[in-house]
Amino acid sequence: MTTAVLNHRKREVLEAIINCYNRTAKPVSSRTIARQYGMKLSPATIRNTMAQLGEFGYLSQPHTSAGRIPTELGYRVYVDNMMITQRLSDEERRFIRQRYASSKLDFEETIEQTSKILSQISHYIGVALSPQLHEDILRRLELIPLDTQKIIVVLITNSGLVKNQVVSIHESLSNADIYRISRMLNEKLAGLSLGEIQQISQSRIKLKAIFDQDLSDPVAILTRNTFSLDREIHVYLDGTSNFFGQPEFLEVEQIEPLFRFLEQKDRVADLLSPKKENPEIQVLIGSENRCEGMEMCSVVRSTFRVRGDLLGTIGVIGPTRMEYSRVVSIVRFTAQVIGKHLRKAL
Amino acid sequence: MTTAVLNHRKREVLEAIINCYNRTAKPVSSRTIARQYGMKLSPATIRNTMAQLGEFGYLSQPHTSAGRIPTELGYRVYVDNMMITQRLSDEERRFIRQRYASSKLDFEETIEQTSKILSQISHYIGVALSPQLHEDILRRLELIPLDTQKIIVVLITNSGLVKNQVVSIHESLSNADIYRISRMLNEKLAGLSLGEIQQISQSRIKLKAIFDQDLSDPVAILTRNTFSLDREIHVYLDGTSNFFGQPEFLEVEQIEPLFRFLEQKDRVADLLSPKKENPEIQVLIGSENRCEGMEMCSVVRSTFRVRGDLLGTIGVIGPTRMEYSRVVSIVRFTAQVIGKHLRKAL
DNA sequence: TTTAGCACTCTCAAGCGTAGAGTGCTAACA
DNA sequence: TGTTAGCACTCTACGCTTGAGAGTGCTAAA
Repeated sequence: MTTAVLNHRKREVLEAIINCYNRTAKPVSSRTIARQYGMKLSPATIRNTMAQLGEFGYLSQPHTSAGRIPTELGYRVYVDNMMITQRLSDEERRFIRQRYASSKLDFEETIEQTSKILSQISHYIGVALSPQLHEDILRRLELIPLDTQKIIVVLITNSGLVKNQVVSIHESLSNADIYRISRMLNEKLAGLSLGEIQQISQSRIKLKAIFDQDLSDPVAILTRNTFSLDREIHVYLDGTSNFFGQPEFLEVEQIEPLFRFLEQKDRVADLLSPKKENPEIQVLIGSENRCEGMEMCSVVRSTFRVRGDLLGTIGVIGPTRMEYSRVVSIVRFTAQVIGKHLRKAL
Repeated sequence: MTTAVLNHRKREVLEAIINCYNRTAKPVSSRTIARQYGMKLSPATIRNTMAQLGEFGYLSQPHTSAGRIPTELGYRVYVDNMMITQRLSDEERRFIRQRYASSKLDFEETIEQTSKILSQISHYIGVALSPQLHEDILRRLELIPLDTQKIIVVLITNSGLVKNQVVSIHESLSNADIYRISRMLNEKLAGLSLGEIQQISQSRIKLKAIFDQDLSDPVAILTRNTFSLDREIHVYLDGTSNFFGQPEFLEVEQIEPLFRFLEQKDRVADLLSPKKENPEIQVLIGSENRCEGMEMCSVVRSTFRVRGDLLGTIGVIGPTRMEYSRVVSIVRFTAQVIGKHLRKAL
């Protein structure tokens, strides 16, 4: 469908219907719009306009003699061309800033906080993903012997992340051994991304190439086990019960698939993860998100960065009938603040 | 109400009603029981028995001409006196063991796995709490300088937990300083519980008493910030959407309060946390758990231990109409296995 | 002590009719 | 040509009634 050019009136009517439907979740009648319009036009005229918007596919009717509701396409046009994202109120900005200021500098905790903040201020579902580690650069690692058979590996990355991992080895190492291994690992691996290191550590050949020698077993085990941090993306969700208040989710049949989806954390992570083309803020409307259970929902997502390295993703999940402009402002601002906050930890 | 002594028939009828109601979630009629009884008694006789059980408060009727459903008191009597906890099937035991065997030895990850395992095998909600750190004994700590202003503190406890924390200090320390501080902290604090250390670190006087000297600021900051691990209890929930299948939660009005409750992780933690009197397994039925939103649910909880130190709590949340005997077996067995699994990490 | 019989109660689903909301169309109007 | 009033039509939502079915409590007999 080619994008139809909308004249002034059509735009106004579409916007009015979207606004009204956002508030009531009920089909909007021509009379409602006419009244809201300031009595300049009669319901009959509005009806004509609505019929045209219906032909474009921007509006639909639940049944012949009902009012109109915006279609996904209607929302898409609104979001892309008509929406004005207003600045968040000073109060809201203060709220968000304060919540971060009073939280610890810990990475995971900050992410978890973010999902809470997003849900509390948007009244929808707040989502925050812990950083994808693949692109993060290893700054340094430290080995701490735990006992003769176990070593704690502490990873420190450029983005300020500190992770530890207990690795079991099968032969006991002297302190001198450990010191030597530690120096070697740092020398060869620091500066590489964790993703690169993971690839290297999974291949004996690559390991040999990097280290200029056949590695002793302990070192191979150490690297292999330490850098298999693959599925470590944590997904923090908050505000799921906000959906119970939404009129279109009053029936269990509607809310059940959504909750079933939300429980599959890996799918939620996929949904939120940014795609190739990467504008600051992305909005996925209704079935655009291609997730079973999310048909009646939309996603507003953004990434936040620290020092320019790609780091994490945040977003809000709400009903398709969502206050897009408000939510976009919230997500954008929060992404800025979380970035600043985490930079302090560096 | 004094506990009425039940004769053989009353026990059998109560048990039959509980079993039947567990399966159907519908009021159980006298005829149903009579049939199930093997035709030895007529419905009329069963009705008399049911009337008596009703007088004891063990059964109730939704309305005059409906069948009976067990009351909370009825379930209590059943759980305390009549329930036979059968051994889990070999298949189920294997399933649980395998899931642990194939997971990493990481502490948090094991706990998270546990909630999933519990929900998958019980078909209710699985809950697992990460250990309360207060009683855990500090084995050792290591300091890793991150830059001139920040130090990573790595804590190693007796139960195998490894935690790291970035602490900012306001003056820069030489490597020799750090080594000295590290030795001092280990000498004085290793062997104490994290709870004790937290108390000490919050009082300048106690700090002075322990260390025999006025501490330099960096050390005080280090201890204070490292051991404020207070609200670090993580709550892992899985299988919440299993409740959508339950007949008594078909209406949003019933499921909403439950989900609102489950979103308050701190309350869920309180609910699961073991009380003073501490039998191996505890069962809280319906309103016994005193949680808004949990009126129609029961909790089966247990603690798991590693090396005798109190560690974590696991449990299952299901509808009051729950297969108590099965769930008790599941929780008991899982608590054993998780304990063994974590002991490997030591 | 147990049981058959019976009157009584309550739920649930189906069918029916009405009020109300909202549309589309047509014809008149500016 | 764009706008509007009027009107017939459609669909929903709600309340009312009705009848079938399930299950009980009570009584009197076995």
